[in-house]
Amino acid sequence: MIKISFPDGSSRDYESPVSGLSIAQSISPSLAKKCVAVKVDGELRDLNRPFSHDAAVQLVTETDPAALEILRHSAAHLLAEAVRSLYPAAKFGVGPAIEEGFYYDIDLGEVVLTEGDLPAIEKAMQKLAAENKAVVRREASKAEALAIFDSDPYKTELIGALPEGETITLYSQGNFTDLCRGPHLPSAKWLRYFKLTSLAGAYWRGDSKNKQLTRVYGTAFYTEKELADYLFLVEERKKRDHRKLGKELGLFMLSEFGPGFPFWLPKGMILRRELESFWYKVHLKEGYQLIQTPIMLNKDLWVISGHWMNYRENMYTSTIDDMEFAIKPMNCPGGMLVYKRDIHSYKDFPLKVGELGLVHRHEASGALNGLFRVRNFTQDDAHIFMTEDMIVHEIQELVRLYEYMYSVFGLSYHIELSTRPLEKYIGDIATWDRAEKALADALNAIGKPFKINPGDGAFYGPKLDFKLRDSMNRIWQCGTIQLDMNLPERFDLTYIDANGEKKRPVMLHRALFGSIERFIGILIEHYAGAFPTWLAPVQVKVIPVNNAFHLAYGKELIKQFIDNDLRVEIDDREEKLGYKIREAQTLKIPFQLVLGDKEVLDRTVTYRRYGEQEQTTLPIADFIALVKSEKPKSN
RNA sequence: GCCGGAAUAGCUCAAUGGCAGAGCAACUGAUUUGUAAUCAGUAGGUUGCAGGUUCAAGUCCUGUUUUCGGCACCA
Repeated sequence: MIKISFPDGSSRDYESPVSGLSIAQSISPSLAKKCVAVKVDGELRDLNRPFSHDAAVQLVTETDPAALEILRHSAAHLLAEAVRSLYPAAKFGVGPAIEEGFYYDIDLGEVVLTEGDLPAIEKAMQKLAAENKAVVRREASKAEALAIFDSDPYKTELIGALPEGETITLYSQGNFTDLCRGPHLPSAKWLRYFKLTSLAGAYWRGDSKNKQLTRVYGTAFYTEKELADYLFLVEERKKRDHRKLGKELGLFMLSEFGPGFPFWLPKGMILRRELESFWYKVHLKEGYQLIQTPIMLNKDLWVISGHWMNYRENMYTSTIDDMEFAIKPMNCPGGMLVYKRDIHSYKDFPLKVGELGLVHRHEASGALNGLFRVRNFTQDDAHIFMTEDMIVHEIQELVRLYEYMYSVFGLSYHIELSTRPLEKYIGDIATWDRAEKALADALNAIGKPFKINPGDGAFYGPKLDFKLRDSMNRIWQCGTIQLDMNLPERFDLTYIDANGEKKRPVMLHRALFGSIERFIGILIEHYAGAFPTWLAPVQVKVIPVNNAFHLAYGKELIKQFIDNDLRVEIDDREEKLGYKIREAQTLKIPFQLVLGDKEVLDRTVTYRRYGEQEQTTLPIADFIALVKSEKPKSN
């Protein structure tokens, strides 16, 4: 007899051996039907895998988050089985579950798969799933596994990398067998609501030196409704795409004459300038000084900074009077020269110097993506010079500032600590270790959780990355705080300490939005183009009911609005009211004012907010005050 | 950069290898309108670019540029 305990604290005795399934059946047959896996002492296992020891058991049903991953993982196997049936020569790489579904990487040899082939594969999957073959787990030694997969070079490579003596598990459904850690669904009967979504190339083992395989993406759910909801969400995301909205709302454009170099249109320029003004205001209040450094500087400077050695392939260069120059990919070296202009005292610290600096980076052509990934962008940069013992406090101050700024936009984020790169880095390892520790200490001291991202630091120092999640559910790096003990050394920065001696300062590089361009792209999608009043390019649209009787009043109003710094447009076209209202709505203007006899007579305005039906009538001055009041809370 | 799609009017999209079209926007006129599209007319194009095949190319082929979905890289 063995003792099985359950999450609710109860326990029961069983005849050994048991399995998740037999336990579930002993409780209730209907429960057994809903179970897809089992957690034994916290370890996720196949439902029908027997065991014979006392254990804490948790049955995993369809609604458990772990169950979705299992479903998708099994869907990936089903995909592979279907592909093998249609393309017998296919060689398989890996096929994991991912956040929104699953994929399988496949080498199809000479065969080129297109999106048009997906329905046929999907159909084959459905047919195989309907056969409801049992999924069988078995264990094998390394030698056995190598023999089984001897015609699958990718699988043998994976098996070869496993440590000697490790038990290798295989899962079979029908005559299709895959190398897999598991667990899996007990059978394919659960696989009903899935869809193959897209196709892409992907490097074997994620390394661009390796061959590229064909990756088939799909998603799967337990219910038809969840699948439909997901597909609906994907459509909704497309509607929010900042490239589409940017075009429709006249915010920015891209030209094939300058791939990756965005053009700002008048409406986008207003949005951008509002955002920058806000940034300047907040930073002045936080005690920052502001500078601007040149776009282009002599190569010798980049040699000193280390960029020439470590960042050369991303830099644009040119020759001026027979001397080589580079367009800045970062603002820091220029900032260093500004620091060196003066002698600094410890009393000046922390010295916070900000710059909205336009940088250019030669990004890979395939990486370009609207405003999210461009070749020139404005970093909302700052360099903070200080003594080493000020680091922890300054980082805490920054985290507080970032938290405030993101909260203004209602954006959520998480922090990652990126450590020293394995190859390209400057300075000695002890200095790096100290810097990494300082960053971690600062976050720990204020209880901010963070994840470690090994080897992802900048070449000159470790960094904290602030990752924002956009409406497309993609994660974007925005804010960053980088601790640099190397550049001050390379530029021989000094300050005078309390004893009158020259000392070396440390420096933080930091950007809050990261890139103004990317941040605006995120905002466009976040707000779906319906910006808060303070950012909206046009805040108020004035619509006279009948130009003959109401236009004069409208013109009088917009003069008053403009005098009060409201951004306003008047629609004086000879169109029906409904037509003009529709347009104001599609342009997502926060306030639309309809002027008719009533308003002219009472000298009032009647407004309707974007997205609402309610109409409100106010005296002119009250309306102006209302619009002006819609500003971000202050820091 | 790599793999696979796509590129036609300002926008969204049609067009068996056989006369390049529609809707919206623009412009003109009529209509004078109270909360999401009034009616009629006009104009708009070297089908991304460069070659090729063909009696004939938006359509087929080659190259190239841009762009989309990923991969790799990254703010």
